Amino acid sequence: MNEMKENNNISSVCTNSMEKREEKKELTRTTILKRENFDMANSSFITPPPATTTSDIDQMPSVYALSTTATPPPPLNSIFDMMPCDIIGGDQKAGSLGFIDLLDINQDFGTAASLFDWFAQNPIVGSQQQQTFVPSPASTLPETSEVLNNPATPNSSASISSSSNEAGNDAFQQVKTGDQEEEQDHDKTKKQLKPKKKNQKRQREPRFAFMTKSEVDHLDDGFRWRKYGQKAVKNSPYPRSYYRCTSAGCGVKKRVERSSDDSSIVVTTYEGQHIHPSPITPRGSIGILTDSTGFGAATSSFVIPQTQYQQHAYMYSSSPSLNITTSNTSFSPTFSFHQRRSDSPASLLRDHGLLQDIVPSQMRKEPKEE
DNA sequence: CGGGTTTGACCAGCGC
DNA sequence: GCGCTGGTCAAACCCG
Repeated sequence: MNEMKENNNISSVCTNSMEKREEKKELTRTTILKRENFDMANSSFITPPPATTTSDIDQMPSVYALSTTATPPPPLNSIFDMMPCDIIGGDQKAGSLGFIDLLDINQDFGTAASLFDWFAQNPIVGSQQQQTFVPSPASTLPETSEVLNNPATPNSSASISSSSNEAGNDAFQQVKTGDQEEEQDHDKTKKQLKPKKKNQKRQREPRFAFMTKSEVDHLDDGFRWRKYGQKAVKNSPYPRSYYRCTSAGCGVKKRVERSSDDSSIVVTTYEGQHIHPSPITPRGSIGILTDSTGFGAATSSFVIPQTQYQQHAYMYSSSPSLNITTSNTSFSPTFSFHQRRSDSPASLLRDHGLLQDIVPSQMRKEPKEE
């Protein structure tokens, strides 16, 4: 009912000015990522996923990975590839980039373990670091390639926009100071009770977005969330929901929206870091555990089942709970994966309505030509 | 009754 | 300056 209302409202809000704005957004993305310079010719990065017997894999889309190093991501071989899509610097205006925009940088991580490994080995550096846009085997999976706006030019790396990146780094510095919560609360109260200082951009924590294919909007990631807002999304019939971690002092926020192009795809964006362990730690929880500081400890040591899913079985039952691990100048997103007993992780996940197929960015509107 | 959700209003930032 | 949009607040409401 409510959604229908919103549908009506939103569907009529497509104007030329919006399209112009979208164009500008696209320009921004291109500026930041310079993805047109990423190397498609570097065949070492283009490792096709190993053949599997699962039909899902046949439909597995290809995506791009955004790496900060020249190290290639692990080979692809997961059915349900998580697709962390972007890490956003701190000063990005929230409204200037929609979720789908954030997802423009798709990352290609073949397996959860691989993702962990890859992030552990390739921490994303906040600033002054060369970023390599790593193409995945799009050519091997043509059905999805058009979505990806494949870079066509053969330069292998490009530096990230320093302005946006340094702002992101600033945000991390704030995170590390421990004044974060205070700052956030202060900011919150200022927002409506007191006039906000002008000429002082609100600093945002780095964000991490990914898409999942799921029927449920709010995925169980082990943390408790309280919804504090819902907004209609421009050019989308689906509303965007805003969640905050309910743990005292934890300022982590999460936004959830459905893709306008594919209603089965849920786009989740995490912002901030949990300062507490997950209150819901299922038996046999594996993967990355937050330490007492709340910063995830990047690890990829998993107990791998002896099945054909050997390399990615736990990916299926993963609930990505994002932790941004920080060090002096770098951060790397990590995920907590909560194992659930399963013979067939994929089917179990479907049954439980948890994170399911992690899907590509098909929902993105085709990028505008430059 | 406590905690979570809904929803209208407000604010900030940006583009025109 | 105005309009648009994203983000947030908080009162009202719902539910166990």
